[in-house]
Amino acid sequence: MIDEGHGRQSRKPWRGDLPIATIAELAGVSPPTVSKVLNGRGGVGEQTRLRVEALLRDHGYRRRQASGAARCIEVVFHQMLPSIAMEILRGVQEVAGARDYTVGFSDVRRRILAGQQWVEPLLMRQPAAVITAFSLITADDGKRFAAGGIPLVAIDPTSDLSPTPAVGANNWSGALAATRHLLDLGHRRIGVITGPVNDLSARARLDGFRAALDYAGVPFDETLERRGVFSFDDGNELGAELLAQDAPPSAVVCGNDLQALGLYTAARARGLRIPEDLSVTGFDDIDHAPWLTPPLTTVRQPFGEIGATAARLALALAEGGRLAQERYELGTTLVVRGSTAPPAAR
Amino acid sequence: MIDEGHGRQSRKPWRGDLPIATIAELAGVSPPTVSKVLNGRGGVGEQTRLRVEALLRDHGYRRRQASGAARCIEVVFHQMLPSIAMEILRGVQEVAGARDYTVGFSDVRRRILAGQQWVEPLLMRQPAAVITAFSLITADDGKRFAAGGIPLVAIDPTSDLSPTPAVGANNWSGALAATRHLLDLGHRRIGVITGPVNDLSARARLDGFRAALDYAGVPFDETLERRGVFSFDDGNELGAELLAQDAPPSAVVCGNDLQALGLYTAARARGLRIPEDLSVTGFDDIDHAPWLTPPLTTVRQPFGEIGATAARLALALAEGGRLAQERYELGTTLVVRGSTAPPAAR
DNA sequence: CTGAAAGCGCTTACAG
DNA sequence: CTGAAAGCGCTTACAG
Repeated sequence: MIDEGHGRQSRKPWRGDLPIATIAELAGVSPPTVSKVLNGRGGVGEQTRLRVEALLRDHGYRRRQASGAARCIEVVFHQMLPSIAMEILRGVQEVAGARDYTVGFSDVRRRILAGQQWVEPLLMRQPAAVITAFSLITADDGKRFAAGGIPLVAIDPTSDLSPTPAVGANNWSGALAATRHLLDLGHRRIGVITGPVNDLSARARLDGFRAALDYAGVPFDETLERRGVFSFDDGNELGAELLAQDAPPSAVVCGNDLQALGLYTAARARGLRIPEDLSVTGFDDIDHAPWLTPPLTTVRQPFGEIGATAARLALALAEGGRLAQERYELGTTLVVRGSTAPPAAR
Repeated sequence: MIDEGHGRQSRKPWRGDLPIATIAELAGVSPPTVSKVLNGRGGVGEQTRLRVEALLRDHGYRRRQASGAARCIEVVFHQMLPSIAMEILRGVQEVAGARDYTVGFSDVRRRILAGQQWVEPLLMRQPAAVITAFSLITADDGKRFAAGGIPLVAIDPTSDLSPTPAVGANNWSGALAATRHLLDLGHRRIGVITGPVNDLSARARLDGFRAALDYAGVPFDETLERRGVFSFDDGNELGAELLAQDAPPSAVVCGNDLQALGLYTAARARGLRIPEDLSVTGFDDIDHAPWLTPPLTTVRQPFGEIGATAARLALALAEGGRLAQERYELGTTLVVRGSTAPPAAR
């Protein structure tokens, strides 16, 4: 996987996956003719040129790099949960490595906190493409990349910045599935802790939650909704609020796994057992989720696949291609573990 | 379209500012010899190699990648916990980024599982230096890097491969501190779950644990030791064994946080409360440690600083420097949280 | 426009 | 360890 295409022992001295002599044979012309096409020289008939160009492209011959441009895709993070960032990076690397691109990593949190530029230094390094895995991109940033001629792909952007291709997970269906799972178990008083609802993803999850209740004919009780910022403290503090109510929920849908972790703590502080007294669902499926006590029922985001998809788009753009669509949404999966169970009989 | 913009410029087909035939003449050797040096192959005398290398450098031959020599440090992982890998990467990036180097990432687990080469593809990309963050490096691998002229720095290598500079944490003192903390709380029956003891780090931790007992005059009970492989299952299964004994330990020192996580599960399965009935310490301080219920008392490895140090060494080597020492050991810190308490009165 | 032939720079296989 | 010779992939110069 990673880097395949490198497995061969001896490096082939040609640029594509076939020598030009073979390309020539396939095109029914002589090697010199292919050479002329490859180097943009004149003296080749229009039909011949088109035929040869198609073959060259099919066999991995790309326009030669502008001098100084690196065969590198840079992935930019901003304060992302390390385990998630890593999974994304891995997905990017799988795709990029196979095509002989290096994957660059940087975290711009400090730069941004310090009020520094983060776009310029990136453009200066002349990567083949940039993937951002955080939400703070402004339309202005997008323009800078465009001006620098460097393709940009955004993973899970906060807002809808039309010109930048985006990759994310289907948050709405994920939250719908988690909520349905709780409804199926028999829960009727279901709380929800959301992320910042002007985030696209947080909003989509909240909407999925509400839709599930609607479909099931369960009225939505506003006193069971709390808004946080996708943090552990949300789960702990807002969770404690929910549990302290006169009619507390028997289950809570959390906006992400970190909030669920916080809710574990809040529940324990009240002497509630999970899942016997309280069912909890998360969102993300961070790597430790199966190892929590109890293991967390959550909605898996396919971060590796998200990274891989972003890399495919980025490479396509870097090599002069166009995209079929501007927004790619990958499926989420409900992973049922030990933190959900039927509500206690009352 | 392919290769546009190169038609007019008559590009010389060689990489430096003189063809290798001329370099050969200047060095008083034959072209094949220069070719061998250029490609890091064997079969060239030491004197000859040095003379040719100097000439190549003088005439603009950067190992491969003529233009824009890859200002890139590549970090190679192998099945490392994502959150740890990310912290290391961040440390590397901080140092490398400040010097305008890109940080490349790759994970060679699948390659190795598939029995493929992982060194060659890396050498092919000609990074300025390589940092390995896993243990499987053989002396042979080290030689390959040396032959390719690419500096190599190892993070936490399993074995003592003398020629490769290594960076790690002080595992012995860390385990000593954790064990002392439990002794200070009043524990006397302290169990231990170790990693594979032919790992340098696992062995050092076990030794630190034993040293603390010795200093405190507490005899070491072999029935309280279990050996695992640094996994969650170790903590769960070996932990269950320990707890099932007639005289179970009142505290357990785990070889890493993952094992501690497993032990949480094993304790819960027996109805034991942490820390009331059982104290647990981990090692690493993974990012979720403060968010577990209860928050985990553990020994923090300064992964960010380890990465940063490795990057400093790598850059020093890449720029032709020499190192003052071959092995760098950074300090660990005991972080006391909620999983340790005095033993229950009996 | 096209390609046989010659040429170029580098690498490989092998004999010394 | 070393290099003469053969080879390889591509390009160039030129004849048709």
